[in-house]
Parts: sequence; C-alpha cells; structure tokens
Amino acid sequence: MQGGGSELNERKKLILKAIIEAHVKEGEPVGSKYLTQNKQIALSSATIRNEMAELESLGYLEQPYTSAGRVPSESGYRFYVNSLMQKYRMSQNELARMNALAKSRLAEIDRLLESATRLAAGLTNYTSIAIKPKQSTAVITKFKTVLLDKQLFMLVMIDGMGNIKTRQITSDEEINEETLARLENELNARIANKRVDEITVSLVMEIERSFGEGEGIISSVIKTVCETLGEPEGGDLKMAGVNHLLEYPEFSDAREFKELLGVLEEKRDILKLVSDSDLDEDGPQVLIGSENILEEMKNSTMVFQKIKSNGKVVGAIGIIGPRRMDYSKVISTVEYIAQNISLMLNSSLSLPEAFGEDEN
Amino acid sequence: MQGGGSELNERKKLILKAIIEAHVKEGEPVGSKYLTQNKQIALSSATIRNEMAELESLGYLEQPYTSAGRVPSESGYRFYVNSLMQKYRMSQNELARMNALAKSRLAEIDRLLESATRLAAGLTNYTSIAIKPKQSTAVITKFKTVLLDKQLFMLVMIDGMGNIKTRQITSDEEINEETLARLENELNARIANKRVDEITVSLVMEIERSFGEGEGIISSVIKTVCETLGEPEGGDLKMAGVNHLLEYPEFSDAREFKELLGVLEEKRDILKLVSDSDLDEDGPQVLIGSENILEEMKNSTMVFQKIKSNGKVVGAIGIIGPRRMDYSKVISTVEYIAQNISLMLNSSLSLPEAFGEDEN
DNA sequence: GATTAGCACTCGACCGCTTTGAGTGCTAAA
DNA sequence: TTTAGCACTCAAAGCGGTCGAGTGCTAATC
Repeated sequence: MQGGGSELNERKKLILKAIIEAHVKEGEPVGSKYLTQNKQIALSSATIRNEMAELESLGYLEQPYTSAGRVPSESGYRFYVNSLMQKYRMSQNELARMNALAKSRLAEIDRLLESATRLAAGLTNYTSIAIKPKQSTAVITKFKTVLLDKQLFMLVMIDGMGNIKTRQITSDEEINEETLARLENELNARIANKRVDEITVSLVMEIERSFGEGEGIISSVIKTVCETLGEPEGGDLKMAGVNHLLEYPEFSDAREFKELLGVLEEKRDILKLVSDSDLDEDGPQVLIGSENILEEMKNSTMVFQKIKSNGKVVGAIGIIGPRRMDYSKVISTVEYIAQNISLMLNSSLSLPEAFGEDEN
Repeated sequence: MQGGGSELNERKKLILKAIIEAHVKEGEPVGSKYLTQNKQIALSSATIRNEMAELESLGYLEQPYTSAGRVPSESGYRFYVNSLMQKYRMSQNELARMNALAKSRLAEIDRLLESATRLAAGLTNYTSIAIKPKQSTAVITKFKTVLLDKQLFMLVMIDGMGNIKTRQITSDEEINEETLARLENELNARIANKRVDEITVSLVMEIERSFGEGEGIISSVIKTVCETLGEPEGGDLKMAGVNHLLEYPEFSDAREFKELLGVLEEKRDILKLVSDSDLDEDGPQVLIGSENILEEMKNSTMVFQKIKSNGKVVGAIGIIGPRRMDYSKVISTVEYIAQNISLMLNSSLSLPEAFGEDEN
C-alpha cells in the first residue's frame, strides 16, 4: 500500500499530481472528465479512467463511493509531498509581509513566536501554532531578586535560552534589601547552572548554614526553584487563526472539529507530538492524517519546523489544516518563517545591530 | 419594548421564568402545553397561551415562526437576570474544585488567571476568558538588569501590579557588570515611578550626563522603556474551553461561530468591550446579545467580573456562551472565582501565609 | 370577569419517492 | 494502446404528502 512511488511512470505521476492539485483547489472528488480540461494531459477521459483505476489499486487514490470522482489517499499526499510537489513561489505581497516580521526587531523569543504565528495564519489561511518546548529550563543560569513588600519578594530566573521565569515568594519574616542581596548571591554561587538532580539536600543545608538567619526563606526558595526546573508543562503554545479551519468543509462536521479544538487547547499532546518527532530533522516536517499519533488529528495535517538558536531547539512553528492542504504553499511558508526566526535569534545574540535608526 | 418589568403580575413572572428555564434546559421553543406539566403553574394550556401572547406583545418573548413555541427575547433574558433569577447553589463537587484553585498558592496574576479560565470553562461548560488590561503598565516601579552576553543584556521591569516585562537590549559597545549596575541604579533613581509623559528630553539628557560613557545604551534603554509604557496592545487575553461552544446548537451555524472565534482571537475588541463597561461596577456584569457592541457577538452573552487587587482593577474573568445560557450558574461561578482571586491577590500581599506545609 | 374546552388553522419537520447527473467500468472499435 | 460508446451506480436535489406541535379565537363554564 505504501510504495516508494518509483513504480509510477511519468504519465501516472502527471495524473496524480493533477488530481491532487485539482482536489486541493476545488475540495471535491476529481473525475476523469475534469482532468481532460488540463492542457498538460492530452488524453481522453477513458484513458485517464484506466490510469486512475490503477492509481487507486496502488493505494494513491480513494473513491468515497462507487462512481464518484477520486480523492487522494494519505499515501497519495505523502507521495506528492515527497516527490511531485513544486516549490511555491511567494508573491511580492507575501514576501513583504514576511519581511515586516524580520524588521520588527523583536528580540525575545516569546513575542517573536506570537507574531510569527499570526503571520503564518494570515499568510496561509490555516491555523498556526507556535511552540516553546519545556526542555529549555534544564538549568537556571542567573537569579535575580526584587523586593516588592515587607514580606514579599520576586524571584527572577533566567535560563540558558534567555527564557525568564518569575515567581513571587512570601516570607514569614520581614526581609530587607540587604538580606535579599545575600540570598541572590548565594543562589547565583551555588544553585545557578545546576540541574535539578544536582540540587542535593546537603547542598541546601550548606547554603542554609552559610546564610545563617531566616532559613525558612531558603527552603521556600529552593522549593520554588526545583518546581520551576521540573515543571512538567513548562512548554508554551500559542495559536492563531483557529477560525480559518471553519472555512474548510472537512471541518464542518462539528463533532470532529470540536475534538481537534480540544486537543489544541490541551497543549500537552501537541507539545509531545512535536518533541517526539525527529530531533535532528532540520527542515519542515509534514505529518499527514494518521501519521499524527493523535486520534483526533487523523483527518488533519500538521506541518512544522523547529527553530534553532545557536544550535539548540528553542521552539517550533507549525500549521494545522485539513489533509487536503496547499502543501506547497504551507511548507514554503513554514520553512521561510522558521528560518527567518532562527536567523533573527542568532543575529541578535552575536552581531550587534544598530538600534534607533528608524523613529516610528 | 424594554420596560422595567414592574408591570408584570406575579403570574406572568412565574410563566416567564418557567419559559426561560425550560428553554435554557431544552434548547427548543417552549409551548403552552409543555408548561402545564410544571406543578407550580396550575393553569390550563389555554390560559397560559393568553398570558404568553401578552408577554410577547410586551417584548419578553418571541415566536420563531407562526405557531411554534415561544423563545425568550433579549429583554426577556434581561428581565430574568435582573429580577427573576434565583441564586445558584454550588454543588459539593463544584465547591471542591473552586477551593483547589484557592489552595494552589499561585501568587502571580498571570498563572492565576490562566488556571482560573480553565476552571471556569470546566465548571460551566462554556468558553471562558481571562483578561489582563493594558492599563496596568502606567508606571514602572523597579528596574533590574541582567548581563547575558558581552553586548547583550536584559532589562527587567516591574510595575505596581507585580507585572513583569522583560526586554533584551543589544549594545554597540561591550558592557560589563559594573556599568550595568550603574545603569540599573540610574534607572531606579530617575525613571522609576514616572509616567511616560514625565520622561522628558531634559531628564534623559541629565541621565546621560551623569552616566558619562556609553550614552548609546541610555537612549536604547529609554526608548525601550517608553515603548513598554505606551504599549497599546499590552493587554493579555487567555481563553479556555472554546470547544464547549460547539456543544450548543446555536453555534452549529459555522459562519457565525467562525466570526465569534475571530473576534475572540483578535483580542483587541474584547479588551475594549470589557474596559468600556462601568469601571465602578464591582459585581458580575452581564451583556446579553446586542448589548455587546460587537456585531459578531449579537447572538452571544458575555458574563464577566473585574478582579481587583488593593483597590485597582488588575484583570477580569468572563464566560462567553449563547444567549440561551444558564445565567444563574454562570453568574455565580464568575462571581465566586473573581472574588476568590481578588482575595488571594490581596492576601498574598498583606497577610503572609505559611508556606511549605503540604508536600505534594 | 376569569378560566377552560374545543376547534380550525399554520407551518416547519419528516418521510419516501423520483429525477438528475456526474462518474465509473467494461467492451468493442480505431 | 487509445478512445468512443454504453450500461450502470449512487449521492444529491427536488417534490409532494403527512404529521403534529403549537397557536388564536370563540363559546361554554365556573
């Protein structure tokens, strides 16, 4: 049923490609007669029918019911994506919108991802997600403290990726700036750059000893730090353009749509899906239908690409839509945006850019 | 058409109430015969019909078409909410789930709001939103800096509400810890607690003079600060349970649903809607159908309540659903959650709580 | 005067039927 | 090998009739 597709002759490839592109465009089963309009295919409907029958028996096409047109199967789309598809050429307008993002000078990954999702959704007319994986908080590189009230202070933690986590901590006793500064030093000296399993009881005791008074705070703080490090749902997911999905008749079945929406909201599964995929894969990845492990996504396709900053995966951006999707456009868009973001992140770290030249 | 409702006698009120509650429960037009089952109404269907006809001419009921049952009109719901509705009694289970939130010790408003939305959506089976208005960043009370790289540092800004904003700033020249500390002091001394219109050019020049070297950084920093203060779309909106909406037949019309979704994603309008409403109103507010100014929400109802911390509005939590809504339950839930959050925020600032007693 | 029983009427929902037409597979001719 | 022709299939769309919930009105009853 799968088949690498190498057994297909050129004519079959041509017809398959035409069928997929017609189906993506029209959204309805494609018949043999329709294809005769295609100038590239100079064949009668009967011949096309024969070829279609063979393509079906090879598993690339499906028939919703006897004597309806043909619809691409999952492996049909897969073969299309792997071998037939041509690269999409961005329009001037689209390029302009992409470049607007590049010019936005958003240095922080959070805001960058948010803008990127919106852009991706807007350009493709599909739903877009941006993911920041949890793995990023393996280690905290820097602690900062801010006194907010007599007994309340804020702990700011920064990890290697530039992510910031803040927690407010209440103390039983009054704290002053000076104590807090000592706490900060202590944390930076002994806890910074340690993994959660390296924070041992004896280490904590050592800190308490050297800190002296107010050990109560120490234990609160350490606990908070450990919680933050271990945080299982640390990953963040942003979404945009959910409403676009409703434009596609395949989601007019409310029940299915509801389930898909539920999964998207329940961030956990999606995060898992993305982080499960090949970590080494650099380019865009396409999961068609049941290639998504999630039952709820078996009628959807997800295209995403990881975003790297200095060699590390710091996020991913993706598009979710029906299986019948403009793969060429979507893949190009995702790829382009992901690359651009990676570029921006890298450049903001190494090549200092001139700030403040444009005044608006 | 509007009418305060005082012209209604007890019997009409009873019937109107019964109709609304039946319609909310069943989702279908309510007929006179159906109401005769109601023990409270010991009348024949004919009498009820007469009353219903009058209620319709008063504008409280509507007929989808000749000789269908009656459906509450907008003013019908409004009257119900204002005068007829009884307070919803939480079940044991519901109370337990609410209290779980209270016990969660989430001190930061962001995470608190996120949990609260999820809770509200889960309890009511409607879509829930949580809003953090932009107004909160009128003034920055504290600056902190963190050196990330030779020419890159992070500016952490904390405002009066405990909101944290971070920006990364690149410098043309190399920076060391010591310079950065001076910058931090300078900012805290001269910019902290100033409104954006109080940051004058002469003030900036003064800082540059006293700071001496590397004035380039100063202007970058000040620019960033002003951007942050003025940030027009600063408000944040979290959503949960969007998929619940699809359970209600009134949203099975995909086009309408799509529009509503679009508005919810386009946070701006909702933020405006909430902040436009009576600032002084403390209790839950109910916007039924076209009482929402947004065209896209004319078939929806929104119930929300502001959340105050130390007298200031720091957010709001709300529920969005069809006009046919279990008002009693929704209003109670929103009210309860909002009050609880307010309480938690206040207590975490003033009354120090014992931490670390429960170990899970 | 208020209530109720009775009755004719309305109108969408539903059911089953037919028609339509796009599309197929097969066969025989080119 | 390709194509024209033909019989066949089947969902979609259109149509007419029935059903029944619900109404408004009128006349009888309390």
